[in-house]
Formats: sequence, structure tokens, C-alpha cells
Amino acid sequence: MKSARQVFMEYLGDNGMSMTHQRRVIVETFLESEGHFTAEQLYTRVSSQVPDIGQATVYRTLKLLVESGLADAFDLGEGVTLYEHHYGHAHHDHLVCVECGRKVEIVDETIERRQAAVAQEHGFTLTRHRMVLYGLCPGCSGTG
Amino acid sequence: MKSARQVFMEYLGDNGMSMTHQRRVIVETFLESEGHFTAEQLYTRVSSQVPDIGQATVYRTLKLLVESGLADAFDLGEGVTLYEHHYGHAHHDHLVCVECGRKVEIVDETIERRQAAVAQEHGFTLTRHRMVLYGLCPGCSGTG
DNA sequence: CTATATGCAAACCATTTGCGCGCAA
DNA sequence: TTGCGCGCAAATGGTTTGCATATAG
Repeated sequence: MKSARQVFMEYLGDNGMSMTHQRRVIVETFLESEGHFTAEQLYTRVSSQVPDIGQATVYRTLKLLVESGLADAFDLGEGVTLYEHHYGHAHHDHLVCVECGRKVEIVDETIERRQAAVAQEHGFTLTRHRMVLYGLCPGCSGTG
Repeated sequence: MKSARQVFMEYLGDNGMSMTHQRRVIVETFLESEGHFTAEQLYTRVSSQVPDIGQATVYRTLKLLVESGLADAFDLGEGVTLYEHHYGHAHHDHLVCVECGRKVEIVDETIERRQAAVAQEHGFTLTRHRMVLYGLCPGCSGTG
């Protein structure tokens, strides 16, 4: 399997774009960042390593990361877009604690299968989906 | 079952709020509006009936409608919040055509059951969920 | 009367975009 | 050299909020 860097380089090449110092820093920082994070959080990390990289460039590069398949962008209903690694990572949905915000990655084959079936029943060709389960995590259940 | 108006009146009463001319118009217009619509669309409809009702009041009332359980607010990933009737309506998720935007309401008992099970497996008490399937509708499938 | 509501316009806030300079290939 | 890319700051756009006035009860 190609490395993430390689995938990004190819994406740039295929679209007549070039690798720049800024993009390299942002992509590296992105690849080193675990879990979910916002564009602003990534910007902060990038800035701590290399100041003078503009926020706009982080947003623009994040968009390229999504388009190239390296990143996944999603919204858990908190008004901000969250990003996470996508390339080489299995698909998953999210389970979110409405109390503390804790997020757990989930997958269920039965659900995945039924989603495709339901789409098909309506004549749709399913391309992707988004599922978020909201509830109280073990730690917050007793707090109610 | 109480009427939607009744539910709203009680909600207002329970929270020390009062029924006003504006709220009455907005709630009636909301109840007469079918399907999904944005705050702005509702505002437009309200204005056509009773001018001089501010957009802010529509937003504020829409929030009350959601809190009182009459409306459901959700985001299908298009950057705008959509609203629809909730009270007395069965839960459902959405199937959206990424080409033409067509929206179909869906429900699948198997999925619903598995969602609760998956949440439970992680010790979570499921309170609600959001699922959106994206794909190509029959009419757009051949367009590729 | 007194608290709540309203309209208006300004504020918000994450994200996008215009612009003139700068660097990659 | 020749555009693509960058930083900056201003613009966006849906939604929220502050404030002075108006109204429900």
C-alpha cells in the first residue's frame, strides 16, 4: 500500500498542484495527530512548529487532504467540522456522550448491510453514510 | 393525544413564557408546512402572511418548537439547519441524493435495534441518533 | 404594572475568498 | 518564467444577541 505522503504527492501531481513547504508541514502535522480535531486545533499545532503559516492555508490544505482521501471530515452537531485520518483506516461511525462529549468509534456489520439494502429498496446507489449515536456514557449515566 | 397547539401552550406555560401574536402565527405556519424547510423558508412564509415579524423571532420560536418537542432540527450536511414536524410523527432517518438533493424518509427496525445494542455494548444509554445515507437516486443514477 | 417578547441591526464564528506578492518546477 | 500558492484581512452567511421599545397577563 502506498504511504499517505505518496498518495498526497500523487494527488497534487494529478491536479497540477505543487508540494510546498507549508503543505508539507501541515500534512505531516495532520498525520501525527491522533483522533478527531478541528481545523483550528490543527492550525495551533502547525503554528507551534512553524509560525507564519496562515489559517487559510490550513483550511485549504485540509480540503485537499479530504479530496485526496487522506482525511475524513464530519460534523457531530457541535457547529464545527472535525477531521480524522481516513487513508488506511477502516470506516466507522461515532457514539457520542451528550454529557461529557466523549467519542467512541463504532462499526456494526449488520447496520452497514441494512443501510445498503434500505438504499437499494428505494432505488438509490449508496455512496456513503453518516451515523452518530448520542447518549450517556458509563461515567455520566449516574449523574443525570 | 394532545394537539400540537396544546403542547406548545403548555410548554410556554411551564416555562413562564407567554403566547404572543407572533408566536401564534409562526407556530401555525410551521404546522401547515410539510416536509423539510429552513428557518429562512419559514420566515418567508410567515412574512407573506404577516409582515413585520422579524427573522430573529422566527429563529427564537423555532428553537422553542424544538424544545417543546413539536419540531425536529437536523443538518444534512448542506450547511443549513432543516426543520420538520416531530410531534405525533414516527422517527425516521434520511436518504439523500447527492446529485439532485432529493430526500427520502427511511426507517429500518433492524438498524434501530442494532443501534441500541451497539450503544449498550459500550455501556452507553442511547438517547437519540442521526443517520443519513447519501447516494444517487433512480433518476440520477444513469447521469454519472 | 412588571416580566417577557419583539424588531432591528450589530455581533458571532467557522470557513471562504480577493488580492498582490512569492516560491515551485 | 509563469502560473500556482501564500498570508492577510476582509467577506460570507446562517444564526444569535444587545438594546430600547412594546405587549401579555
